[in-house]
Amino acid sequence: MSMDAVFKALADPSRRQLLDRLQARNGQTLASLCDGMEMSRQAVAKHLSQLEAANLVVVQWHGREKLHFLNPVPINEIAERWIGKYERHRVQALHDLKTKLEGNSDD
Amino acid sequence: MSMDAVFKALADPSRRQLLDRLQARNGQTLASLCDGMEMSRQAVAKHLSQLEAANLVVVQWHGREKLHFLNPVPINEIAERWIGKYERHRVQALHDLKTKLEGNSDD
DNA sequence: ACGATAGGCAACCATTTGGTTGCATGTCAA
DNA sequence: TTGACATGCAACCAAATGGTTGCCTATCGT
Repeated sequence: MSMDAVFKALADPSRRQLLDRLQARNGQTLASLCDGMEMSRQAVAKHLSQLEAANLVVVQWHGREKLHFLNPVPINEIAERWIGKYERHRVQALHDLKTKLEGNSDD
Repeated sequence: MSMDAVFKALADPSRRQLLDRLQARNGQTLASLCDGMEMSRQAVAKHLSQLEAANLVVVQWHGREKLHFLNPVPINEIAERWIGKYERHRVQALHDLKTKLEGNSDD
């Protein structure tokens, strides 16, 4: 729910890789997500639980199998609510940069 | 330059706050960025240097003053290259979620 | 020239983080 | 029912992280 959890979840390359793999094939089990990852099953499980906590991954139990699904909503919210805020001022910010950096030709 | 550095830089709330403050008023000094932050000057300086390393902040020396400018480019790249990738499959992913979660009405 | 101002560097510290191993639990299949 | 499979829980560990303090350097104003 909190945006901070989403940012922190996205900060780790292994977790982004897990999201990538879910995007490539949605609804994978923990075991399935493990192979190719150079770490123990428990390490992967910890990463997945952080992704769950950030609501980036949603889970569906099916017997003894835990299927993991990518939830694109939080990423979309970051795009719209956070990045959008910077996007609005992007041209002005770039202008500031150019002005300040080019203004002093003696550096 | 690396996208990982950008993600990690964005993972800390204090650093996001610094970006917010630069967005509100671009080209501030370290001292100026310090007040309101509940930490030492050195702590803020460390955060700023991480933002610099991620190229999210660009710096311009002016005498003894170091002016900090927001660089919107890396955020924009994340929006386009990374979030865009998920955006493309967003409808499908949401469909997957709905299907799987609604399909089992007995949970 | 000198004090005050703006910032940098380095050592140190506590907590968090990413990982491990060992063991326990629940479910499927023969 | 029994063994194998899929996962969870907890203790533990090393390294990274976010913060501190103390001191040093450089520049501005008087």
